[in-house]
Amino acid sequence: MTMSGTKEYESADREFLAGYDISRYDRPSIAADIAVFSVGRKLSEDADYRRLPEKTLRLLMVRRAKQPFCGEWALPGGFMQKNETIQQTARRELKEETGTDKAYLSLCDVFSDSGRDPRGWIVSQSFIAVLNEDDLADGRLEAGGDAGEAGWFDITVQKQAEHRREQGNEITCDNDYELTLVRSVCGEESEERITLFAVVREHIEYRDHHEIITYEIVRSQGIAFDHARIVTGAFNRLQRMLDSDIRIAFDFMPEQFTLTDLQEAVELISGQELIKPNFRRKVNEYVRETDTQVLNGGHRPAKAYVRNLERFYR
Amino acid sequence: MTMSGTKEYESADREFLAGYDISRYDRPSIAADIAVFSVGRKLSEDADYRRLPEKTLRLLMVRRAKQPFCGEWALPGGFMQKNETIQQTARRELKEETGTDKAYLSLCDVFSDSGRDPRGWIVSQSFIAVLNEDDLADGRLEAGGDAGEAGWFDITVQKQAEHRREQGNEITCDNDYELTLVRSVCGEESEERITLFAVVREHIEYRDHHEIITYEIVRSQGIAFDHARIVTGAFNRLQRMLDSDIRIAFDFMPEQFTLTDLQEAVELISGQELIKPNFRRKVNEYVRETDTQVLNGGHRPAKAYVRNLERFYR
DNA sequence: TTAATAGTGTCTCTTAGACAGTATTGC
DNA sequence: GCAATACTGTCTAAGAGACACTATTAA
Repeated sequence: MTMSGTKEYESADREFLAGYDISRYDRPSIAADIAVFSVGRKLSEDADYRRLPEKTLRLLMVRRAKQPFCGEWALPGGFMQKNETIQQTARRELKEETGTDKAYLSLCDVFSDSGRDPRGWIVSQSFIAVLNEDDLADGRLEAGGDAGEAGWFDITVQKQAEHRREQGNEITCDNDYELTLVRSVCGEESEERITLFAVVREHIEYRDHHEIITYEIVRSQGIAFDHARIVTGAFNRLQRMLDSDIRIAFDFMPEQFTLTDLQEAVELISGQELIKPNFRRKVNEYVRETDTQVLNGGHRPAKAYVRNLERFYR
Repeated sequence: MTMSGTKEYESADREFLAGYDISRYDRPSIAADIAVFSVGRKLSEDADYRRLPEKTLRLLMVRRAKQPFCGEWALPGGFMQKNETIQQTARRELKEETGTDKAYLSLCDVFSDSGRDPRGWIVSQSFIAVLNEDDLADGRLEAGGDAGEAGWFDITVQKQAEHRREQGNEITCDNDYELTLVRSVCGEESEERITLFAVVREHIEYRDHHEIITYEIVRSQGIAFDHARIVTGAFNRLQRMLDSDIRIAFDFMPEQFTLTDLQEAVELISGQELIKPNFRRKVNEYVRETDTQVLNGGHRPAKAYVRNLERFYR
């Protein structure tokens, strides 16, 4: 890790620091909680030999093997340790849980309400991670450490009600999101279908031309801590990120991919259907055609594409 | 503040929590550091009665009255206290320093390298705040608490060198930014011209199609802690925010403003000149004309505009 | 009148959206 | 041939960029 680069301290500073005891102050713990997204195929039984398997947006969750919320599902994550940055914490936990660190990872939000964690004063730095099926496949989900069982859930976030109140100069807007997580049964015969559910309220307050946004849990079933709101916030942010730069979609793709794969990933995140020729025109600058063909069923094979690095690294 | 909404704990949880002592673990302190931006007029002496005063982008800094870095300039900020969120910390400190809380405020980044603060393990949550001249004017800069003197600095961030190395699958890119802060002499006769200066290196690493960005201080003159890199990161982010949504520019404006004012704010942040008719077309949906006229000198008076709230609150 | 800013009209070029049409595969 | 996906061409509408032009003010 790079040094922060603060310069050497002057003698007055040194003197002061000798008498400075940071442990006098009350301090929180910091945890990194990671919303790991990926795109997976749905194993549908109605096998039309022609039709491509349906895709789903998936989120990685970990079953808690410890108190509190023992048995419920939580985001992968853990506490920041001394001598690491919170980004390193997130990467470490991500690798422990997924077996790979080939993932997009970026800061998302901070949750620091007192009372959000029954164990005490714990601040959660949330991250968004995106990884592709291939890197996951060889890493496999190794239930490392105290993590217990880990598994992918099909995630849907639906905006329900929107309540808006205007009071003179102040506008308040409550958006309710229904978060549903359904366990993706990954080829295992255990036919148990785990469903987690939550309602999260996004509270937007406009005052003096400025907005304050908070997330509040209305209902949460089977999801540990306040992770339902962290997930909802992460999903909303992922949508906005995709909106402002389509390149995040490529992080869901392995080295080689078809343009249909890429388009489906975008559609899953944005929740909107796109018109193929327009989509292809849009991503054209970011991809390079290969000679490889991908045969997928009783229809014309697709060309495999790779990233056009020139356009990514700029 | 809204509750985090975690549900009531089961009995197993209660039992566990009774024996749980969070103080066993080593914990950091968390501070909120706020990059407060605004747009101000430059008091130029060459008084052409016609010409509008030049505008500058300004950043609020606080002279440290305490060790460490006593006498140097730092971002306004302070430690998170129990029973407040980090966002509340930021708002509290902002109000202490500027006298107003009518400001845009949003999370920017986290800096958590061990060694970034000589006092010990201190994590900095950085925020971006934007406020307008009018709210500042009546709030005035009240040097509250342990803050010492506070003042506005004209800020310029210039990208210098860009060093790029490709090594097989890995691409490394170092961007050097020159940060210059010049004290805006706010009508006072004290003609001392304080100049702070730093070089911050943005280190971008592309590996496995994913990027890791870190900021490192190469040189820092008169700026406390690692705040030079926090400022550089905040400025870069402000630019990107403006790029993806022009509405952030309105936070620099008071209730009423002219379109030229707004355009100048955008130009200052983006560093690019814009063509007037195109700019007006772009912001047209966000503004409403008023009857008020603004007389500014020996030229045609400008119409005052207000925000078209319909387009902001959506 | 002059030199400054305020504001409008319009031409062009680029981009986004929609749709029609062709190509290729396994059965 | 059929039904699925893969891929291309083109028309149209909307938006971005550039520039020329008019309007209004204080000295």
